[in-house]
Amino acid sequence: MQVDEVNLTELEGAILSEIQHRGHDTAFQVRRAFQTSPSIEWSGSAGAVYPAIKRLRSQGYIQGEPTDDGRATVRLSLTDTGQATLMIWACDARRSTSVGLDPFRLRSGIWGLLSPDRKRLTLSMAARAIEANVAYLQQYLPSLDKVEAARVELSLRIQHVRLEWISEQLGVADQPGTQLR
Amino acid sequence: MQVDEVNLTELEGAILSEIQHRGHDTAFQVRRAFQTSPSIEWSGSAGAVYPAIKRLRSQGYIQGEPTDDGRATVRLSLTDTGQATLMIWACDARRSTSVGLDPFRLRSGIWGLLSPDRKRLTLSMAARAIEANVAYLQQYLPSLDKVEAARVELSLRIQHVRLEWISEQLGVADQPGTQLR
DNA sequence: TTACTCATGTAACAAGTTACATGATTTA
DNA sequence: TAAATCATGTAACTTGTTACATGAGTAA
Repeated sequence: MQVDEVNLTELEGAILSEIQHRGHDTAFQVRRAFQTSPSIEWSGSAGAVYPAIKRLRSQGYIQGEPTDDGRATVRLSLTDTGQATLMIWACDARRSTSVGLDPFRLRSGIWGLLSPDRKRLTLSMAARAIEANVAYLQQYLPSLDKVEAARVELSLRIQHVRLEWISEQLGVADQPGTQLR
Repeated sequence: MQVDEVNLTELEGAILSEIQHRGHDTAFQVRRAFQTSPSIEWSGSAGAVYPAIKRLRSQGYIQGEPTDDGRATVRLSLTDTGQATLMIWACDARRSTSVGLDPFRLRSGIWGLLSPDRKRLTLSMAARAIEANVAYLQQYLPSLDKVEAARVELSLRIQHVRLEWISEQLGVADQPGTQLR
């Protein structure tokens, strides 16, 4: 029997990823990584992270050793089982290839019901927001390690697809000077 | 003062979209639309849809008139406020342009930590799953109205970006005969 | 010593999930 | 009339959110 699926939530998988990828982390460092990462969407809220880490520890995926900083800080690392589980989670093709919840795609159909003027305005504003996000991501990119860089690179490609789609919808795809890329 | 944000959940926005786009729907038809749509990711579970519709009715976004089929069936349509609210939700650039929760992107960084062999295997399996999904979506495409077609078209482009990225990772981008597209 | 940041955690709440209960109508 | 499907809804649970409580270390 071969196990190729495992029931970790996406957040639990992301937590294991973060700890594995840094080697070790305290719970607070995991939180801060989520709060500051340009490519991870969770808020890194204490009410999500601490209970998730508790679950992962009680399931034997994470082990913790106390530190000597005088606080209750615990240095977390993955057990062998945790590493194996993380990889099963990461390699689950059924889950990784699903298109996911995409707020842009969800709204794209509705934009077709707008008046031409309002549609043009909406898509222009969306394009400006995307361009701002692209600039923000590009500024981060050089400072990132390869794990984060892969995620940001894919974010940039998604945003590029959206910009191209908007440009086609606005009917300016064939006007020189407004070409994307 | 101009209102350009509104606190509907993504599911609530999707429910308003569905009713507006068909003209009217019963709660059951909304559920079935979610269950069968190739582009919407929710399960269409009764425990999510019925309470969400109740909320939307109590907030005055949806109105219902009884039908004469002898059941408790109610024909739902959007109020004027509901239509305005839907459009505010749809045009919210901050939300529509966020990259969203993408299971592929989340895992992409971790795949870089795999052994070359396992990475190759994982990416190949992912590519096969994506190709199957692309075939499935393409088969649906001709039968869809323009609202659903826009969403499916964007799904196809996302999947294409993933296939291209995988192909680059596998280092076969320059081998003739294995080109994607 | 006051304020800020580091650090862990809980409480109340929000909004999904699956599974079940209920009953009407249609089809075999 | 038995089974399948249509249709609505609730219950228990899961897992996120924000806001708060608590306390140690550090810098003004």
